Amino acid sequence: MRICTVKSAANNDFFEQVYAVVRLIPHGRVTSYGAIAKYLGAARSSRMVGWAMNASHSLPDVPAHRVVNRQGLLTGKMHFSTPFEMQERLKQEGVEVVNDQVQDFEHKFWDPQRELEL
DNA sequence: CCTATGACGCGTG
DNA sequence: CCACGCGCCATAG
Repeated sequence: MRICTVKSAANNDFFEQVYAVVRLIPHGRVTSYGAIAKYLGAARSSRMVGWAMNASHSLPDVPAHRVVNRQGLLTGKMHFSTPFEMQERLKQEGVEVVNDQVQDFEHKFWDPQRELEL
């Protein structure tokens, strides 16, 4: 049965794929919108990934806080219940965040293309 | 139908 | 380092 009442079925599928990848992000790791888009074969549709995150509010098993932009900046923190939730949740997982910037980003970064498809 | 906007990314100057 | 522009595509007005 359909959980979402989305007009476009194809779009619904895209969202599902995004969520599937996000759910696979390991505890204490982060990835970027672009990396997810690229992994799904839509490298230039990173904006849609962000849109999918926006729609993932009601999905508790989708760790949207582990998705940041390519620089490791918490650009989406404003969309959480509080601007600090994203940073706090990352902090709890051992991801240091200073001034919206994920510290040691290169090391924390989790690339689905590289980590999954081996 | 058309324009503006965006939790993005990449190229240029 | 900063400012802009463009591509991408769904949504809102």
